[in-house]
Amino acid sequence: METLSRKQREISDRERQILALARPILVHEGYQALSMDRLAAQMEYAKGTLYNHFPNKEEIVAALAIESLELRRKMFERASLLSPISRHRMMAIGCACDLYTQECAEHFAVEQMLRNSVIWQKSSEKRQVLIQQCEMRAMSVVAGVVRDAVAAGDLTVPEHMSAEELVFGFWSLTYGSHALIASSPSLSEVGVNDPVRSIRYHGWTLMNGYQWKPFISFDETESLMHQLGERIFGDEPN
Amino acid sequence: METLSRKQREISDRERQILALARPILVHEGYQALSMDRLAAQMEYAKGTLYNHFPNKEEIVAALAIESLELRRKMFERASLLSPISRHRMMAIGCACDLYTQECAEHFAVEQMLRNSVIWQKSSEKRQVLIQQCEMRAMSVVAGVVRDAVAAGDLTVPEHMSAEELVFGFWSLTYGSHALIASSPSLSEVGVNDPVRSIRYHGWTLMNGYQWKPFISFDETESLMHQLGERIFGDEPN
DNA sequence: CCTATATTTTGACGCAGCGTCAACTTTTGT
DNA sequence: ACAAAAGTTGACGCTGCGTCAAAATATAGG
Repeated sequence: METLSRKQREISDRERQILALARPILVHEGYQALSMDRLAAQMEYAKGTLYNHFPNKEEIVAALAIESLELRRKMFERASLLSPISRHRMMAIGCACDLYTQECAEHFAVEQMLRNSVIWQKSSEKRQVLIQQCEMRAMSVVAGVVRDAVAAGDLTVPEHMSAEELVFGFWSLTYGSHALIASSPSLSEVGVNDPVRSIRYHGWTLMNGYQWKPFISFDETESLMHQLGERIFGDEPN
Repeated sequence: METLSRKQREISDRERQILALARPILVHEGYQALSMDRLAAQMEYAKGTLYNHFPNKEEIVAALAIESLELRRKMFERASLLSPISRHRMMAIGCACDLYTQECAEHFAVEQMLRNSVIWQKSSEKRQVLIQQCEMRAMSVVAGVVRDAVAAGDLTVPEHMSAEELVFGFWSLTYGSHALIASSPSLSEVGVNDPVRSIRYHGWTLMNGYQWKPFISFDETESLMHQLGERIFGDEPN
């Protein structure tokens, strides 16, 4: 009984070992560089053993992506609790996005890979459901902030638009900018010198467009976001 | 001399043949499905001959992406000329984006592939420059509209922000939304039912945030954009 | 402790796809 | 007509994925 559980612990540990080993390869050398043979060699296990844990290479990437999505969701939740003022809470979430893509660039990179068809298609139903749930929970955190703002009278969501659709605008803005920053060959060549600051400004302007109260000047926004940012990685950086 | 040019025509025709054959495979069956062996077989040429035209598979994708970027740039240019009113011109460009991703979904899909590291890295310097130029020209069309708006007194670009950085906001918003629509597993599951309309609304709100004159109601915006859309594919749908 | 059964590990193997290159064919120039 | 240049070919080497029968190890009963 004891030996069984020891063996089983050994096996489940190995799953985390595989992921821990795979992540840096994936992040620093790209999807191509991650090969099952190489992974097996570095693990000092045979390739077949890897395939006992993951049915194919894509599942490994998907598993890593889930870890990353979880991290982002946690950051969102933390961020959304940093203030009682709805507009500040939304700003904190924006701040979390910035931090996530900058300080946890590896995680963002892995998340991006998941969006590239092949991996998504080949990953198991089970994991696809997990991923969707993760996205839904992140969305509901932000939509919750919007609903609270409406309830508090800070914001009016246009009729025929759901809270989620309002969130979708901010999501597109921040996601789009970070995706472009990561993938557009030399943004500065086309005249965009400080894309992150620009997007904070656009986000601020969009909030103003929706007349999200209380109004704050952009300078105040900047310093407030800086403060909020410091509090997002609180006790546990994980 | 005549035979030479016949031969040379034959060769340069083949390049277009390759691309024409590759595109549907790439679009409908994905990057994985596009193999050099298969392409050679369908071309009824030996694989080596393909490699006389393109040094590797990635270059073929890059070449296709350039065609797509060119199409988008042309649509932008057309769109930007449809009205004398700066705000309408910007709306027309937004409309061009929507049309591009919807009616020319294959092109958008190929463009997306280029953003996924591997292809970009392995494509030749020459093509990388071409791609950058294409992006720059598209950007300068839109930035031109912004500058005209400023000159006409319709718009004030915030100090410390360039026209390009202002464009970057709209670019992020539309690019982000289309990327999410294409890649996010079931947006409607998370509560976003009409993402395209939502983004048009967000774009409209962002313009209002920048007080881009003349103000138009959203309903007017919708019908105007519909009209503009019909005029973007004018004489030559290419 | 031994043996039978279940579980886990292994790595050689089949297969597919990329890119190469020496041999072969066609075109060009004289 | 012939030699040199240009173009074409497909077999080959290599890498990487995923499989599976055989070997190793663990579990359980006597």
